[in-house]
Amino acid sequence: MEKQLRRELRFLHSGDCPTQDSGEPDGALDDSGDHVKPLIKEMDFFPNHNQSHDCHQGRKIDNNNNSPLSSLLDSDVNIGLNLLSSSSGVSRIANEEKPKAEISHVKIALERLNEENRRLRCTLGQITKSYKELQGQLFMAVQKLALGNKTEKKDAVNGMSSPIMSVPQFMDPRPSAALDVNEPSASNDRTQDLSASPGKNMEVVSKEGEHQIPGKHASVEDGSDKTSQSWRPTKCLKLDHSNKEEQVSEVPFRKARVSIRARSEAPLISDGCQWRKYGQKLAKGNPCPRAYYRCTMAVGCPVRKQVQRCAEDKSILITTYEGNHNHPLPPAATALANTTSAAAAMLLSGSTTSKDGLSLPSFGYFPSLPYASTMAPSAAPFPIVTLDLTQGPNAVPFLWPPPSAATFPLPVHGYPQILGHSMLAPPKLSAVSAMQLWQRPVSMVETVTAAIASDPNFSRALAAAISKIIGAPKGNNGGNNNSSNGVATLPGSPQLPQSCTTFSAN
DNA sequence: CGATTTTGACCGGCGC
DNA sequence: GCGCCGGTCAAAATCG
Repeated sequence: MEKQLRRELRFLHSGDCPTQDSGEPDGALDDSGDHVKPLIKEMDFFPNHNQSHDCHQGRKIDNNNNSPLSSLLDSDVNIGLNLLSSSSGVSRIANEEKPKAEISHVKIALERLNEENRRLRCTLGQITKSYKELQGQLFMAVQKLALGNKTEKKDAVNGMSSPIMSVPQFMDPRPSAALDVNEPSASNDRTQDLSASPGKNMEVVSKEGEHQIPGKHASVEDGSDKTSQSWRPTKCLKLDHSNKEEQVSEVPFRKARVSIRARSEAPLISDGCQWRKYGQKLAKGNPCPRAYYRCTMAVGCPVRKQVQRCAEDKSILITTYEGNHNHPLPPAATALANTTSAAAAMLLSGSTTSKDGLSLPSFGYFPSLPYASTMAPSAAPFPIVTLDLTQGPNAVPFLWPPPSAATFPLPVHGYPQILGHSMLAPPKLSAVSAMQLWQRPVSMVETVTAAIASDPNFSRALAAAISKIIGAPKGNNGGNNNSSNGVATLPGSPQLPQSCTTFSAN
């Protein structure tokens, strides 16, 4: 029993508190200085249960296992159970052979370990709290900027025909009104979450409803989610519009678009999905034609995208996504879906918004570009969020564009290989994700946390912070390819365990 | 031969 | 009411 106990104690120290015995060889148990070690020494004084066993067997086990955490865990779990069960059943023998002092020492040691665990937990909680506070501050700052953008933009675009949507228009706290663009991995949860507030958003008057894919509104209702995800031809759309009931219910759900600006020589960025071109138009104000694609990965997938080159800088490819995939996405596409979903949800949730899809170029990193109107037709006031991938990789994180810019640096690490060519994706946590995490209801947390967790800088920073507290990080990249739930993973970047990404949902 | 692209026509919303 | 414009359709053309 003592040996087993020693193993447990050792495991707790080596596994849970790496700082205290990290670097120490097998003799750590015998070394003094740790508050538990005296106990272990004391335990060595009573090797009377199994004489055949070496008093260092605990270490032997560790060595033999070579620290595979799983096997250690298994053995230790059993040990713990034995310890507990033996306390009642074998206590008679123990009472005979061991002085009570030893038992009390063991108990003390256990208490100390428990206390240490509590401390670690508390520290982790404080980190979490601090992180959330920072998120809040960031959001407030971003919100401030957004408000500033709106006012300045109003002044700046005085002569433009298309009015800029005011922030309050998008500051709709109702969860049901915000989620039109989603991604498959999160859509289920979202639908469940949103189903709790049906019809609350009826008063939202937006022209987008008329442009929406039929049944879009149903995405908030569990049973009709299928309908919402399935794309139907325009003819059906017309029929649907003749149906007053549906028309009314469609109105509230705004359709956000996510525009991605990226430098690419290719005519089309490969985002992991299969697209079929169904039209091409020469849009006004831009000599480059705009191509219309729809997703063909699944029958009835409502997702569409527009691809157009920037009029001023032909090397910039502007891809605008619209709608939600109703099918599983390949890993390459999942990252993009996560990011665009988060961005769209952020947009719809009332953060920095712009109906003008290219407003950033006009006001931000690409000043004085005259083609803003090409993507912001007055007849289609879709809220559009622009994710700018054209910035250099050395861009300072959270260096926001001047007031009235409505574009967000896209946190799409790994995009270079996804999108190919010279797409520069600064690996940084975008305000999209941050604000999203801050503001969105739980239903979007998955998407947002995925976007955040997939950010290498964030992961690295958090891992470093945790490591600093609980000790040197062990090899952590063992099979963390966690893309099953839509969480984009970056090879080589420490991924947060699921538990770490979910605590932010509180 | 099926899938995809091209391209002209059509539709609906919006501004004047 | 008319014209403009974005978005979509669908037949023809093209591709693999």
